[in-house]
Amino acid sequence: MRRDVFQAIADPTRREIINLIAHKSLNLNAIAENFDMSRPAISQHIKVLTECGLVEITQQGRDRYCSIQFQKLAEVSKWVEQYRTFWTTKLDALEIHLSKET
Amino acid sequence: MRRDVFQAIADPTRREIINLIAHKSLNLNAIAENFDMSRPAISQHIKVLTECGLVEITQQGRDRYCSIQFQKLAEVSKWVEQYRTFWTTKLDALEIHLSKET
DNA sequence: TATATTTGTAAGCAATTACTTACGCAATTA
DNA sequence: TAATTGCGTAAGTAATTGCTTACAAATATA
Repeated sequence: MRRDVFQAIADPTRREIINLIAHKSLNLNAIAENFDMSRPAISQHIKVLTECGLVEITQQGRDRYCSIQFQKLAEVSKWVEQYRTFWTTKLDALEIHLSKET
Repeated sequence: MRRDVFQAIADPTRREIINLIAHKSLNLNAIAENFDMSRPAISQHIKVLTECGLVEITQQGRDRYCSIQFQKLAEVSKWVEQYRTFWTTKLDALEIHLSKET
């Protein structure tokens, strides 16, 4: 089974989970409250996120707090940023083009 | 059917296609040559990429040249970069911590 | 100790994905 | 005009995904 960051962030629910716990670690129930979907469904999404290293779980009594591992998000950043030169170059060219017109 | 950039880049073959045509527009067969997979399979991947706006096709005789639409990649960049402050803050904290140790 | 709370996991299911082969069509070349 | 080239698409298939309900286990509370 392929389990990488790109596949993990492909699902909109999982991106929302990431957004929720980016600011504050939450336990599973607290996360699930935000969705119109069963708790096991959220549990399975969390599993995908932990398996690819995007989320880490800290057990505290019966609660399991989920927090983001930002280094993993940096992997995505690194991939997309390698193309930044391409699109900024094009934008620069467009700006030059526009400035010549005025 | 959901068809967004995140879902499109989830597949490793599609990410490789993006990489191939980032530097130079290529027609479908030229792209397919790089993969150990049938031409229709590549055609279907290209379809996903065009449907979400990541790739644009320019017909030229019987060739169809594929080129990246970098603005779409910028969407991914924008999403991931919103979390940059979080991970850089953490790294800064780590650096401060390390510098105090020495 | 009995009960409530937080959670993981199994089984089942419909939809989607990532391929394949087979075909047809349009543009080029011989 | 006939053959070749570049391509899209349909149909079929096995695997995966994203859910559900049902259940069990462990911790906390009454």
